[in-house]
Amino acid sequence: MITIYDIALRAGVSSATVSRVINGRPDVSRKTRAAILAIMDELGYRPNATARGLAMKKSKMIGVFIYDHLHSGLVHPFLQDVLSSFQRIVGDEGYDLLIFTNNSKEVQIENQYELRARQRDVDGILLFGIARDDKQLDRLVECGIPCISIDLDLYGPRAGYVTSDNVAGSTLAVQHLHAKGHRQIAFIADIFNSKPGQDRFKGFQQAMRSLGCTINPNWITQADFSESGGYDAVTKLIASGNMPTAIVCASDSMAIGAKHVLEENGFTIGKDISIVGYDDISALSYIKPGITTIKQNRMEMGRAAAQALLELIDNESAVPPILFIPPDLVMRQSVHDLNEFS
Amino acid sequence: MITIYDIALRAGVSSATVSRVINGRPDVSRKTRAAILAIMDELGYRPNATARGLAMKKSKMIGVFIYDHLHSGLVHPFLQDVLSSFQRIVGDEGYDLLIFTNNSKEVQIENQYELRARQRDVDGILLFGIARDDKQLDRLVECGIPCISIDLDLYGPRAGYVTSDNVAGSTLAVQHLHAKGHRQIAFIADIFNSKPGQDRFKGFQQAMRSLGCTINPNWITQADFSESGGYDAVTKLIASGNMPTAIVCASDSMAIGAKHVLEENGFTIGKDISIVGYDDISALSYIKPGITTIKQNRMEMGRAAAQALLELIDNESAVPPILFIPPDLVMRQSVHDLNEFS
DNA sequence: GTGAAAGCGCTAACAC
DNA sequence: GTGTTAGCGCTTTCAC
Repeated sequence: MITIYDIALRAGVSSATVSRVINGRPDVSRKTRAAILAIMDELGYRPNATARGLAMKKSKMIGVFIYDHLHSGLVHPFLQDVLSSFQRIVGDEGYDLLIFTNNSKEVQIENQYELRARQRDVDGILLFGIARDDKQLDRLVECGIPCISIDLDLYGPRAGYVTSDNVAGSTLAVQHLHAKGHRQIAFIADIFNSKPGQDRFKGFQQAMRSLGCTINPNWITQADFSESGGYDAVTKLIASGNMPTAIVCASDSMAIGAKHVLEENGFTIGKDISIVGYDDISALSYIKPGITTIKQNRMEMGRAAAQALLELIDNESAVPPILFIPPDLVMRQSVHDLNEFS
Repeated sequence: MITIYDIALRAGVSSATVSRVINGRPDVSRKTRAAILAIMDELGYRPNATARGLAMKKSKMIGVFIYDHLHSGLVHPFLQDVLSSFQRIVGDEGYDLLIFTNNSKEVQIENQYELRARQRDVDGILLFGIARDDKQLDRLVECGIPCISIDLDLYGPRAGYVTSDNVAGSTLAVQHLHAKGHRQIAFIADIFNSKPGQDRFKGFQQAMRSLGCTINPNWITQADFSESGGYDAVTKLIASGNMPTAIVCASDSMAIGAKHVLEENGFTIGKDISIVGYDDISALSYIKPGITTIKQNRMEMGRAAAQALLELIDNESAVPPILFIPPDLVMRQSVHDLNEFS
């Protein structure tokens, strides 16, 4: 391994001077700087991050905790997109990502987050898919390491979060339907009462009210976010004999299930009945006719999280932000324009 | 920060003894070990990984290079599954993952992989989605850092790879069709000639030959792995007026496209014509009737990569393996059993 | 502008 | 069994 001393020797200077050059300090003469730079280049020198970390107590690494539960229909499918844009932003500032792994052998002691973050000297932390009732969070949040989480409300002196604006999302859905002439709208909610699920329902209610539409309690159902859940929910709706003109689903999977029953019962999607999903999962692009849906702005979430975290790291007195990222309406063919007949 | 000296002081021993305890050395008396352990526990002490890394020249980190190109229909969708099982295995051995970010500001100099790996002192490297014509690979492979890549043939004194056995995959598809009485089988190949694409075609050819089926050149087409590619390819097939009894597609997207044209032309999938896809993308589970496909064993790929890498790290003289992970046949409803009528 | 030297937290001979 | 000490590669005062 080639060190700072090798460079110093070749350049006929001390290691301190080389260090100054590495760190772009101004107090080095043009000549020596140029000479040192040339030698570093020639030898393909790279400062060792570990040694630097020890000396500076900074690692130029962002620690990432991902709670890797399968079947987390909501957050999991987006990890890749969010992380990809996050990585791009922090990468430009010289940070690499340290993904903390779960050691299944080790006892799950408390304060795991804080201890492991300290152990690796990470400069900041990104939390992803962490459950809100996680006991270990408290100490992490209070320990002073800059911290941003995705879709989890995290409050602390140096901790904030970014989330997709789920209220705005279903508002979009309702407004779109309303503009197309729909007034009788059903909603299939999340039976688990997850935060995003709650917010999506909240947005539906608010939007309906502010547009002057009455909410028919019989048209509010709950399902388990899955295809079969949506299938069953709409089965009951059909059995009730009292159909709305449109159905907003809290997830695309449920929308797909809804579509299946409806078609089996002779409804033509986008004509006899309208559907709006939520998430724009990849499967949706393969389904005919296309289902209109609400798409979370995943890239933007990653970008926002990265910038917020960088700000917290760079600026000791930055106030931790709470960021709501507005989603987009993706129009396909599942919404019928009732105005055509008015 | 609480250090080894704090522990030593409290325990009335030297830092060396504490270090011995940390590293589980046998040459410490039961009494002092217990005392030290108790104090470490009480103070919530965690050895600093950076300092350790500097002293031992090992970081207990696996470096991960992911080439994050969008539209890489083949490798990208599996990253999460593969990485998730990889992480679990190496995590149990105390390794965390260091994801190298792409600094868009920095000039893309040569040997980037090696330099960055050295800079961070990673103990081993996982490559994912890296293009095989990447110039920087050569030096990395020769520099002696243990290295395993996914779906990229990497050869070196300490470098091997794991890949899904694509030849075996399409062999599975053909054997299944053959068992169901099919002899006239078409194949939609990858127009880009990617390695997986080539192998899938190769497996098709071999299987057909060894089962004594003749390959009709008119039934071999190429498409761009996409839905529309499959659509167009089968459109031509139909236009030719000479239909096979089954179609094997080198990707699920193409299979879905094929299904669409076929249905539009009055064919009933799984009755008039049979289809087999490849990959088992998530969208497939939403499509009716279900398309039979070949599923890569993603978890197993991650597991195998992890174990191979750990072996290379632990055992100086381990020979770098090349591992083919056999995929599975996922049976749905798109294959017709011709034997029912014989 | 540049150098000498101490120190970051830990490991690993080598002594006793 | 345990302590002493010299690094690991870099940064950073403090002199000059």
